[in-house]
Amino acid sequence: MATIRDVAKLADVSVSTVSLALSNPARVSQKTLERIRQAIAAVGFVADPLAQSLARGRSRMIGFVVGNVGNPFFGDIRRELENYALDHQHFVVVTDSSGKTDRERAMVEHLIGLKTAGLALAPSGYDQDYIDFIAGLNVPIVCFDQKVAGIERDFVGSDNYLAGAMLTEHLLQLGHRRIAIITGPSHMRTATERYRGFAETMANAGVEVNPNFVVDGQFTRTAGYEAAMRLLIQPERPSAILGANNTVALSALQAMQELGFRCPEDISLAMIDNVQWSSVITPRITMVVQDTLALGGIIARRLMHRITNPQGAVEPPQDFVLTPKFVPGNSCRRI
Amino acid sequence: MATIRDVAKLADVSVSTVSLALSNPARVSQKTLERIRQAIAAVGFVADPLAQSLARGRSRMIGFVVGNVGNPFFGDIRRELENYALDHQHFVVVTDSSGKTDRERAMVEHLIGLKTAGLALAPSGYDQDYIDFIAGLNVPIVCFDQKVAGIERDFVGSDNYLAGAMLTEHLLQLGHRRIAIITGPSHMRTATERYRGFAETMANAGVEVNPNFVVDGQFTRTAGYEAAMRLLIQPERPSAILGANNTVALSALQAMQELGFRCPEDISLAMIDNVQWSSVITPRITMVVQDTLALGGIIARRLMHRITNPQGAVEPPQDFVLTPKFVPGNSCRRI
DNA sequence: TGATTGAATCGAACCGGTTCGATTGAGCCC
DNA sequence: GGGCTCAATCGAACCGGTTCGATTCAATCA
Repeated sequence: MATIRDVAKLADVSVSTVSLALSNPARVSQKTLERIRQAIAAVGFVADPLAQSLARGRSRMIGFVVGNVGNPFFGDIRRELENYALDHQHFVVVTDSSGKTDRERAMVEHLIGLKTAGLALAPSGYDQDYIDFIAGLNVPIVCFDQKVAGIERDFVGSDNYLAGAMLTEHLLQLGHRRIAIITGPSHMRTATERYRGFAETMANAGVEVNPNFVVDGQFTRTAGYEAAMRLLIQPERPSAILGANNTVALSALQAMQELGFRCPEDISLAMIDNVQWSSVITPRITMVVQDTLALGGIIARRLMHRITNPQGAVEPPQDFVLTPKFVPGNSCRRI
Repeated sequence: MATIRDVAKLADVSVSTVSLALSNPARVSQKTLERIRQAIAAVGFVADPLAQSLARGRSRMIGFVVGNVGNPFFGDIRRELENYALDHQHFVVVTDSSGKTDRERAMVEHLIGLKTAGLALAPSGYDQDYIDFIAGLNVPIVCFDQKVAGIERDFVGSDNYLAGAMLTEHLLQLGHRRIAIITGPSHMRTATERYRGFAETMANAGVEVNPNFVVDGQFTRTAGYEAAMRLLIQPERPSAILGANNTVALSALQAMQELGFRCPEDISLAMIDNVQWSSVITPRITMVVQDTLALGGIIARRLMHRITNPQGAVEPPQDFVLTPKFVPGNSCRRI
């Protein structure tokens, strides 16, 4: 590997001049610049990013930290961020915490150690320790998906209250009254907001919610399946189930299929968030989806803005909340 | 941030002794070691990974390079690799090339610049230039998924010939003769092997393949959909369709649904590779799946072996080919 | 003509570690 | 007591860049 000193020797200038020519060509004379250019080409010089980062105290990498890269929601956002970052000479490295807070924290620490220019973070933690940790980081950070109380950073996400309310209203319009909901973990803002959208819409319509119809699916497959089973074995079954995310909703569909319930003839189903291949799942589930491309675009621009603009770093944090979209399927019948 | 010099000063030893104490405690006296330990705790010293990598010429990071992290196949493998790597004090960074060879190459170059300890690579390129590039890298690399002719590296994958043959044999057993296949790109070994498994099994059974029944789905959604449509509008339709990967198979299912064909009553369907939520797709597709956990485990162990064992680096490359598993569904009927 | 200015370039310190040959000194042998 | 060995520690060079104050020198001005 050729180093900057090889270039300097060949071009017969000092090392610092080569460095200057690379970072600020205008400050070097035409003649010298040309000699340096030729020397660089001759020895095949490429600056070592590690050495650059060490000296500068900052790299051109952006850390993307999520709980599950396999989730198409995060995948779309990653793609948007990456495209934008590449256009601005930045490079995205992805880390996956598998939803574990301690692992996420270790990964963020590692990324900070790598002197990443900025972080796009879908936080999974929520305790004070974690919040203090994030607050203490001196790097541009844009949080997304989960709004965590106490983290004073830019946030990009969807209106989860509205998402819950939209589907609930839809089911009410179709004549449903015995509507059940499979919720997510109560420490997650997305889960509580979606539930609040459901509960308040029901209350506003004057429909009482059967306490047995609110079950916790933890946003996971196993808990969602179990929660659905609990709903389905009740003597007075719900006429419609609202899954607070894609995982619990599809777990419910699976449970229904296994017990021989037809959807939507026997029980209607609606869910929040899309899933890959939803178009070939029978029935096509009625859902409310987030605009992942728009979310990704905002995250990307906001983060790059903070990274590249000197004064961008000190701007006060801002929330960007997008309206989700209703996508009708044929999983909800009129009764 | 406290540096190693702060520690040295406080412990009243030289910087090199601190470094030695960290990397090889046995070579430092108990007394000194204790003083250094206390000093480290007192100033809150954490070694800067960047500086370490620069000085050592090698980091503790492992690069994971694939064309689509969102693909659950890659996701499972990533998880296995990550768990294993974390147990061995290594850290996985993921990059996604979106299937673009030039981008993949840029990412590999970047990872090399970061002095990654090793690479787990699902190659997407196949031209000579790319092969030479990979061959020229002086880092432990384990390739997986795609076996690329000319790349002399460890390879971990499944027996794709067998995968194609198994499903073809299954369809033949059920009485099908008019079997169509939606293939993948001809430059991909997985695609050609799967097709070969199909073609040879048909030939061995003495069943002639209608040339119109072999269509190219490029392993993508749009091309797969188009290919399926081409099959479905023929006057003499196939009685069964074999999708050479999950994407083209599900695209075919979608096309069938849209044209009003029932599966399996009108047309049977089988596919290679699983997909998330396959259990709630109606009908449950008969498929041959790869053992992603086993693949991931082998990749992880092989890579770490090469990284950590001094002589591991020079061992000749080896192929690990696993047998895929047949998973019956109800998408293929007897005729 | 001597002082001033500014563009071009340089040298040295620095980022924060690692590595290895050199040095010190205690313990052992003859 | 002199020579030898070996464990413990040190100093300096090094990894490959960046940065900034200092220097050089030609052009400009009073």
